[in-house]
Amino acid sequence: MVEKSKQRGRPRAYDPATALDSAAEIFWANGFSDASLDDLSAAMGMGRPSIYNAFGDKQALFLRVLERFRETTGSTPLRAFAAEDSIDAALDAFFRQTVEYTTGDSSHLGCLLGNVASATELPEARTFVKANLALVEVEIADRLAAAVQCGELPSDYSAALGARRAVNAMLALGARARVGTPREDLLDDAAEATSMVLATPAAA
Amino acid sequence: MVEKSKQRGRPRAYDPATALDSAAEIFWANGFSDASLDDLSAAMGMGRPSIYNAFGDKQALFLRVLERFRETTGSTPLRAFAAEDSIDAALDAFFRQTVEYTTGDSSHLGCLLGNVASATELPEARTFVKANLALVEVEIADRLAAAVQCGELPSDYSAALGARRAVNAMLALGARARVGTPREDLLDDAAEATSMVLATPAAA
DNA sequence: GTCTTTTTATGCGGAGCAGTACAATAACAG
DNA sequence: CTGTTATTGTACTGCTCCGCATAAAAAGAC
Repeated sequence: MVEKSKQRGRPRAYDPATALDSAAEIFWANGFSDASLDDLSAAMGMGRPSIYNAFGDKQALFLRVLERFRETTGSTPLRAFAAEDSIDAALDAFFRQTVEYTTGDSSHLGCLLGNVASATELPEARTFVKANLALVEVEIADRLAAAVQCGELPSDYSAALGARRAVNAMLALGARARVGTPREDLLDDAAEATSMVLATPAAA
Repeated sequence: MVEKSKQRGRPRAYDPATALDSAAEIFWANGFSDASLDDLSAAMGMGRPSIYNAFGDKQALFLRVLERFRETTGSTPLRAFAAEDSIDAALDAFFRQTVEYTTGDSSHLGCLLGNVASATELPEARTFVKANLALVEVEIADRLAAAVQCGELPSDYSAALGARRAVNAMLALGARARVGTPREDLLDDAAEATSMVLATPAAA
């Protein structure tokens, strides 16, 4: 099913994944409405008819871009989080990676999900962001709960509350990055966020 | 100087302040690019030429709207903050008011500054938001520092850090409100934010 | 080599938009 | 009543943009 077998017609001259990545750059930098299909077409290296054939209209393309983004850039903090052994290092890596990709390119500060898709008037985009926040929160909560099980965190620690604090801190980092807060300040906030999530009164 | 003296020509048929308030509703609900001048004209009750005559082009109007918004709706949390006596009640009122106006009208969730102006590609709008965040942070820091002076907070409490936590919590509330998080959840976050700001390890 | 299938390339059309020119209107000054 | 000044209303202009229709191109099938 994944095997592409022999294509019958003319082979496509683009790679769907990288085309979506290029589109993400444009949306991220310009926003949904201000990203014209000419900009997108140029960046994706495919004509407008090919875009419509492959992804549908502008809104459908945007939603496809959001899905792709969640799997790639958007999930680097969570991957960094999962890669660490101790819960302290995991949280630290999570926030540090958040700062990293929200301040990486000055042409598109902040987060494509948190700062661009949220600003859109497309209900699907907003619910997508909301659902993604919930997913992140659950993943962090699971890890925190495991840390409680291991005895790495005190038994009265509330994993749910800690995860909510973590997501809130992430949102704040994205919002600050968007308006040009210098990376050093954000790294301070990131370190602070780790200690806040682990702070003792995280019990219900 | 405030006296309007006798106007020489035809009297204007609009009130500049309320016109800006109406424009804020449109920008808040539709975003900058998707708010057409026809929409704005209809909401403000003045023809496009009058808009240009009074406020300049669309971008200039938007910046005027942001200034007006900061003085009115945008500062309700800070006014509620300043109106309370105890620092606990002040922070509580601050966050509660933030939740209030970011979830007040379902047609424009979130904050005009934090969720709309930040998403824009207008550099002036972004720096405006950044400057406003700094102002809020300073005002809260001053109040926290005064509370330390009064002995209402421990002498080793860091007002600067507490204010930064408060602004970050505010940003998170706005981001969550934007994507449709129910008000009850946000009120929980608001209460949590108060205790986080006051948490003891707020020392440098 | 010819047919079928899928993608690419060119170009068009209808709609919406920001900004403005021009004339009409409503006040005051004398 | 006449002239001046500031604002309002109508209509227009150039531009951009999204989506698609049509034709050419590039592969496999037989």
